[in-house]
Amino acid sequence: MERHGEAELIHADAGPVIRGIEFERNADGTSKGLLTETQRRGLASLATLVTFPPRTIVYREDGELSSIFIAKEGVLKAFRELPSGKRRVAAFLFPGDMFGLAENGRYVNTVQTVTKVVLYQIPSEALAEMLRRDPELQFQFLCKITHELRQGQRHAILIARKDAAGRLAMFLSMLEQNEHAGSQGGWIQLPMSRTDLAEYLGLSLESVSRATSALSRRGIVIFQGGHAARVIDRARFEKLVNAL
Amino acid sequence: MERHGEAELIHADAGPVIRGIEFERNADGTSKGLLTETQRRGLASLATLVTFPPRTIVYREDGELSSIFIAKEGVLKAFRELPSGKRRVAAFLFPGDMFGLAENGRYVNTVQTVTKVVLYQIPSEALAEMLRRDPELQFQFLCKITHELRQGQRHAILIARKDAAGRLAMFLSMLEQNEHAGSQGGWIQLPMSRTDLAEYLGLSLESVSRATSALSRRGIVIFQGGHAARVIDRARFEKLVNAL
DNA sequence: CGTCCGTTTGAGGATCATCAATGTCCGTGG
DNA sequence: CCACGGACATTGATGATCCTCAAACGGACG
Repeated sequence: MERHGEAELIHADAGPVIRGIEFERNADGTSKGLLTETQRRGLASLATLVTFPPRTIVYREDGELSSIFIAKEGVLKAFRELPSGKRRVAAFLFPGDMFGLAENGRYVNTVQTVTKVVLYQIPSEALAEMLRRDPELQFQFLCKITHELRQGQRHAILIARKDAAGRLAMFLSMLEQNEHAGSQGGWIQLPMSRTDLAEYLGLSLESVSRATSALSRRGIVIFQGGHAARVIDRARFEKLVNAL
Repeated sequence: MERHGEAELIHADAGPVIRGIEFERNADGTSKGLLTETQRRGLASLATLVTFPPRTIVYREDGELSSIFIAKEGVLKAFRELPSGKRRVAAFLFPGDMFGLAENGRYVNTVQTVTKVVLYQIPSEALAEMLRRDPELQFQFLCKITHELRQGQRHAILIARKDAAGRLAMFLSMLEQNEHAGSQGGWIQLPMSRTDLAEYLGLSLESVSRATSALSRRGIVIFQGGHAARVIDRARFEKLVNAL
């Protein structure tokens, strides 16, 4: 595993927060879905805090599994290299997202930073050990993975759309609903490049560009500096998102 | 939840087998990844064996979570209904596949049988309870879900292809590699209809038909009765599968 | 101020969706 | 036994959309 970023060891930290969703609720309606303070601390005791600059590979596909990561700050992308050399971005990763679960001891995606990131790095054996000892914690992981499974399915639905503008609108909508993607004051942050976007949406770079132009020209969304977007015609935006 | 099939209670059964993949291996190279006899029996004690005829809804999206299922025999499809009324098939389910994991207490997909099926039905509370008590078993579930996550990503890659014939070839290749999909003697079983296929591949029904014709005409695959396929030019088939 | 990288815009060709018609299989009923 | 009907699948023609190739544009940085 290559690592160009310097790693710093910090244990005096609030600890990892995993974006889990509840599998069920208690009778009183409170959620069982979040980590307890104890669990957070337990994870923190296993974790090393590492920092990577933008555009850095965290690990490569087929690389040997060594650690699991949880994003603390910043944005990353998980992608696969296709035989032709093209890339398909499977997911963008935001704070609270977990990644690095492998298959047959090897990572299946390559993960690269988009912005500067701070990650919790947890040795996989230690994590596996802890999960075996703490079923409740493991249950949260199960919920988390299940949620990612849904995300993947939504991604497939998005890609199945034929209209580029609709795909883009759907993606913006997903970002907007992700409270960790960093949309502020109605502005949706787009830290990734047009190429990253194209590889996620399954479009060519030019089509993405034309799609942004189209949304802009039709007065549905405005873009600023290429890395922020704002919905200005909510009704038509939602109509476009649901037009499939 | 509707149920048109008659349910039979059988406990004198080998018990559920979940297609899991190993998360890691023991030092001696043996797999930790499969259910122990004890775990199988434990699951079996919770499970009811139910049978459904073809084209039957097992549960609907947004339906209240009640049970988790594991396919024992037969093929099913999991899909979502889109606002336009179109459907997108998220996955086909084969023996050993688990389904019914919900979000916020509601199913996210509708699951319908394709052929006659036999399912293990496990009440979700009982299962959750058992998972909390048996971390090793839960670990297998975690592995299983992780594997399904990969499948979903592969699905997204498939759908991102522009050429219909390539998508179909890729799907056939996936079926071929799935030892539970029932390919025998080089013949790949296709129990689902062309419409099901189209909804999985993100194509129109007609395009699927044209894709099968193209593969047939080019001498790469032959189809029989519309529900079985056989690769006759392996080299060109693989080339097509990897041409993306 | 010039270069480099990322983005935008334009023109032409390829592919799929749609609409419509025809063809095939299979169970039903005369 | 054969004719009919319906569900499913195939084939054809047309239009819309995206991809590719290509060129121009813009900002960041030395």
